[in-house]
Amino acid sequence: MKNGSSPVRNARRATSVDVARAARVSQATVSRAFNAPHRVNADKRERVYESASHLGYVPNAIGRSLSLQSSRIIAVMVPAASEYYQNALSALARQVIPQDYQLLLFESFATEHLEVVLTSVLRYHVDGVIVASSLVPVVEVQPLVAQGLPVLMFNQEVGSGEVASVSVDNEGGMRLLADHLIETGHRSVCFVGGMRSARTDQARYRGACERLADAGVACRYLLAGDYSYEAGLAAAEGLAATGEWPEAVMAAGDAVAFGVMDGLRERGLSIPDDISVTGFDGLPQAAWNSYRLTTIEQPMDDLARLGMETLVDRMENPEPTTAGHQRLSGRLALRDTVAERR
Amino acid sequence: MKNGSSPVRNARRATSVDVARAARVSQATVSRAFNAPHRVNADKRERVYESASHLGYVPNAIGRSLSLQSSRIIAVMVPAASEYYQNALSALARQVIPQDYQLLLFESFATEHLEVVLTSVLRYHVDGVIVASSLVPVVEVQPLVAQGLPVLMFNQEVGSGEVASVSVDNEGGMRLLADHLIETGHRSVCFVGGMRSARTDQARYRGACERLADAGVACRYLLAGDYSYEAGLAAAEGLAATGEWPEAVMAAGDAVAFGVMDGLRERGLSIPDDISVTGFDGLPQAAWNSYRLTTIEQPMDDLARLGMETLVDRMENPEPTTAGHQRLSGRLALRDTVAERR
DNA sequence: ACAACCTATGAAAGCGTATTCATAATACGG
DNA sequence: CCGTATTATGAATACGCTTTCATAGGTTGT
Repeated sequence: MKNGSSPVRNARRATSVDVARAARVSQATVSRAFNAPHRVNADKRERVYESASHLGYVPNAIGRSLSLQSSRIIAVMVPAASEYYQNALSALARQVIPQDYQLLLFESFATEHLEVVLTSVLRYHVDGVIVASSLVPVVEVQPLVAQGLPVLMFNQEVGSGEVASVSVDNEGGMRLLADHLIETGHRSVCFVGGMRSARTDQARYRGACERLADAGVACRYLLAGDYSYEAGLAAAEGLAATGEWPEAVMAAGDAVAFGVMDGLRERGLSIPDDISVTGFDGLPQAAWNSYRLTTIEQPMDDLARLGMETLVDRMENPEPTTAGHQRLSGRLALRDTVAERR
Repeated sequence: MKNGSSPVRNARRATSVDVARAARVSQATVSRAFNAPHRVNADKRERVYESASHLGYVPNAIGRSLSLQSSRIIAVMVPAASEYYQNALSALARQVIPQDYQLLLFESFATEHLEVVLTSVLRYHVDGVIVASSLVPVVEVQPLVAQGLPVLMFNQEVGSGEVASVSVDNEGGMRLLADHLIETGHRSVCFVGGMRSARTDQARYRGACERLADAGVACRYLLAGDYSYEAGLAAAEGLAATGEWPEAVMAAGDAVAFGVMDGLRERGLSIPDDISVTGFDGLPQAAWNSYRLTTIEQPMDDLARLGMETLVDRMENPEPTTAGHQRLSGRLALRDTVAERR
């Protein structure tokens, strides 16, 4: 045992052996009293419970994990600074409680350290991994898959059957928005993408593009750089630099849309009278009065529930019963940032 | 071993015994090669590393924890849906990496289940606990303290020396804002509180009140209900109902301030021309163009670093060297929601 | 050259739990 | 009333690791 860093403070926490001694039964009986009560006589069971509560005994999950070869811990890799993924994490955390698992957090923003993070995940012998990050491509998590770890990609579509994934229907959602813009008579739009590399970005652009092209609406692509407000602000500046305004801006994410809106307003443009703006994701702020953004709302709770169920299924059954990728439809939230053009 | 839920999928993960066999050394030597390399001859060490990487061996943290009586895991209880605490969590997650600890997440919104959550924390034999939630009073975590677990209250001042805590200087920050309002000539203000029960709320109100009273400025209290945008919106409605507008509104939190601003604007008021508004916390949105909120910015990264250092100190040293409560000053961010009244 | 010391290493114990295996005790059917 | 099935229980083992203890081999000092 390492010397300096061991917690010397209090008396040792009570163990099942202590409880066994106090209740004058064997340690095995204590274990059974907690995990299979019906296999223990009522009188002894009561004695065990009494001794346990008297000693303040709480079963040690570490010992349990070692014995069971299963930690009931799920690792979640998430860029903790991103608003979207914060909400995702929140939804996942709520889902995990009824399933009686715990989430071990791995900040995955610094993708340079990905090696280290993955090793760390392996180290803790988690039962499963949720990768909630558009920055971590599926090939990077192969080391985990190779070790037989069930992996769920959250908000990323994955082709292979080995890795499970759930996401909103990005392409379909964007089609909904595009249709709405077409119906309301827009003749030119600019798609403001987040990051070229993000799979979601590509799908969203594809969805928008196809539909607009079919309707003969001009669509150009502008790269914001990432999915932040600041990037949206910069995109508005880039838009201004070109000298001609499109009739609508389709942002790849709500945060970008907020930046675009504020950037345009700063330049004296009125939304939606001068330019329509759409978003994607359904962040809480999209409903705020200052924005009232027309956007696609991701069904976060459903995604989290479905994702957890899928992962748990794969953790508990050798033969997974769920499909590789599962896609949920987003809801078109019509608010006040798209106007009729006639 | 439980039957249905054990992961049967792949071949067993390699253990130190496997590596030992492959490298033709004892298991103890493998352990030493990884934890005290200088205590192993160079040739054997190399053999161990080679066998390890060949077998894809990663030390099992569970076994290690059991042996070391220390899991290098920190539990963090956090209301995952709150914007402020999401940012706090993010900052803590970044701090934890250099310290080589991991965060085990416990959603603490549903305070009814607090019992269950605390037991769960105990179960995992974490080395320390961070309570980041204004809804969990310090008395509630006594069960943890009683077991000798180092506890850090994040964003909550604690009197007792047993429990460590870090927070921004709520009272001082609010005084800064009050002074600013006084200097700019405001003669009446309304403080919009979040929750009566929150300690931070009380401190902030006290800070505002004192200063305003000294300057002879009228200050009334309006309860929003919680720290959300919606509560702010409702507060604006409540304000309108009274029929007379104060010259300034001091919101107990930024989110509330955004709601108040949008609520006031909805009623045709201009900010800051008709009413000044201040916030507290320094959420990212406070810098957005639509709000440009004058507020107190919490030094999140410093708080997280200090908090982690304090907790780690208490985890690793029987005799903590740090004071009970540590308070950091917030920065007055002067933006565009306060006007001169002359 | 011999005692006194290091150093490198393996064997073994221990961390807390779940489970298998053996055994004793009980119930049951005829 | 005896043989068999069932149930309750304890002893022992395994899970993967770190660390202590013992030992063999090597080094240094005189």
